[in-house]
Amino acid sequence: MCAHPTSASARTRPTIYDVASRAGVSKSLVSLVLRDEPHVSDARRQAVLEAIEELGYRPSRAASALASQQTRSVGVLIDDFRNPWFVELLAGLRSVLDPAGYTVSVADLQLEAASGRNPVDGFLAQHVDTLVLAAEPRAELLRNIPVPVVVAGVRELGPAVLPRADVVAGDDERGGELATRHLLDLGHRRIGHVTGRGGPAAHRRKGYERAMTAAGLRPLVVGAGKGTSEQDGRSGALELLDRVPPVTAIVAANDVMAVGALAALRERGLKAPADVAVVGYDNSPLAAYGYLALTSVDPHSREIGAEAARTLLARLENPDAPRRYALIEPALATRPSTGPSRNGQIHEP
Amino acid sequence: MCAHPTSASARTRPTIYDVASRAGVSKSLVSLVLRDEPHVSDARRQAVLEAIEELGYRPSRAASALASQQTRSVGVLIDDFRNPWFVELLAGLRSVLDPAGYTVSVADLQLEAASGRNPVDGFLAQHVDTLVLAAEPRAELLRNIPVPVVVAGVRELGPAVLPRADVVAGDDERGGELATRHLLDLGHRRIGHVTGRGGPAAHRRKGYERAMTAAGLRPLVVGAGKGTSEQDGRSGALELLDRVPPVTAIVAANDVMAVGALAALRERGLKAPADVAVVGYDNSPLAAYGYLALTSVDPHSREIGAEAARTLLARLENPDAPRRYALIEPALATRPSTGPSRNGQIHEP
DNA sequence: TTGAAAGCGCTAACAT
DNA sequence: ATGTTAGCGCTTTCAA
Repeated sequence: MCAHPTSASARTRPTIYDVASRAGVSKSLVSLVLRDEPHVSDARRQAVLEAIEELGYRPSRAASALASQQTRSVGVLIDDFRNPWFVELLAGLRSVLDPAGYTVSVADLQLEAASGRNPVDGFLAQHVDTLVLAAEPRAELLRNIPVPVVVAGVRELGPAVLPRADVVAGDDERGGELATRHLLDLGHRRIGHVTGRGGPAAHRRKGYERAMTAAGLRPLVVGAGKGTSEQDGRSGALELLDRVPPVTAIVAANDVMAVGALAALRERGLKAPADVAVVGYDNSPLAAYGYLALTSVDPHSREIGAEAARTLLARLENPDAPRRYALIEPALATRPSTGPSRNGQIHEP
Repeated sequence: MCAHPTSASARTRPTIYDVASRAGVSKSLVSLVLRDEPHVSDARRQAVLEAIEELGYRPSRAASALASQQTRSVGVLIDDFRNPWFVELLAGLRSVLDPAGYTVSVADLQLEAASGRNPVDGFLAQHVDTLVLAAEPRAELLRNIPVPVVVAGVRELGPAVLPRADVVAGDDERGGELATRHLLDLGHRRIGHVTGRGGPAAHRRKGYERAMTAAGLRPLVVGAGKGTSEQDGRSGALELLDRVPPVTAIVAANDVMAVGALAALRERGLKAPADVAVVGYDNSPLAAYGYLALTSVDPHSREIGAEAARTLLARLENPDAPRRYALIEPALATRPSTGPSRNGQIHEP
């Protein structure tokens, strides 16, 4: 005797067996209905659905994972919960993953690293079906990952470290250009840039440099190799403000750094936008606070998330499809931090 | 023939069978070693550990969950990813849950609600062993939850809606008092409070009122029944500033609202702390930004998280233990937003 | 279109 | 201290 159908017992949650016997069908049929398979008669399907409803049946993820060898879960690695740009990314991911029946779990690289854990390993131990990388872990953490990877927002990782990964990223170079052009259009000429470590920052810097060069101006970049925190933004901005002559506008590599730049301005007795204009990047909730009111490049993170999710689903469907590499077009969200300056619209060097 | 030991095949991940045969023991012995059971000889244990290492074996969570009927995972429900107070709470939770071998998954109530999902249900579908509530979902979502619940930071939920839940919360009443006393000590007399919906806000308000009354002053509260966003903070603060005579200090129900208050000040041409002092609550990353530099009540969220996790583990250990109700003592983090005011230290009504 | 039966990889009760 | 064995609740051939 191998099989021992569970009887509909009193205490325990109903199982597929209970549903089956209540609907007067076999367990297999219930399984088919659950997964929306086409070849089931309407009558049976109806009966099963009713039984499910009446019993309040909920399939066991563990059992289904064990039997099917897939968890229907995806791990999302973000950089730092304190930098709120990830919120929209997550919303976008879930908007398509949820309807598809996938669970998403999130980890914060900073937090994991701080406690000496390996977040990628953690996800693999959970047996996620796939990994979304919205951060840049050290390359050694990414050695032979046995599941598909989608890089979201950090295209640097794509070709180099993870040759097989799909990439859906914001066009950060374009974004850096947008920010700088906006300042140029406002009449600024001495525009400085505070950059930092990492792929996104590098692309944003490149965009800034391209726009400056195109306008016949010399790029002025600080913070290369440093971090991307508020403090880094502040010290970079101070450096720019202390140049002679000082800058009249600052492009920061992200919103948090832009907030740091605002602090630097105040320390020097200056105001944005009257004395110095400031532009951030990410269009995070931070930028929208009335007190900060930062003009910021909007990478359309929600769309990046949704597209990354679609890519991931497609990849799961077809593991051998050619690698996807999508760049989402950013836009500029204009706010008072680049409003009219003290000297009218025109800044001369 | 019922049993079919998996042979160590080429493609598939190693299983407990592979480890067992490699170590020359039975599967059960491996299982015992994995779970650190005491009664295993050192020799065997060593052999098993080596086999695990050599094979790169990773236990299957699905299988173990199915067999043991527990997932070793906990669901954490926070209110809103955009309000960064949760970061430390999470860090605290993980600091004790990780070593205990528990996985934590996080959901954002706002996000879930926005997409019409039921986050509690989502967690239950994942079969989390227990739920941590760091938010206040509508009561109907909390009807007969079949797993232990720990309320972290939102003690309002405790006795009322979830009579059986353990509670580990910040002493928000004490915190509101701390904030207000600080202002009183600075010489302020016309101190207004911007509150909002929800348990934490209610307790903080009560603390504010207590401190005011104790000082022989009339409490001045706005925003009751409204939200707790930056915009709510701003409009509440505007209301306080437009009183005649206007307030000289504002206690906000959280940091995000305090940032809103700063915006309100600027709209009225006022500055903090010179014209009006501002205190936030949560001591979130926001408060520490140089440009905001908010004095803020620190609820010790990390400690709350760690204590909540310990409580949870204890509850899992002993389901019938008496209900735990712990209040963590807050502290005040002093920053420039309550620095010396324009008129010296003394504010007369 | 539906059912029977054999596992998925592990745990736990029981034997030894 | 270690091995045997029967499931956990589902998926998935394979037959019918």
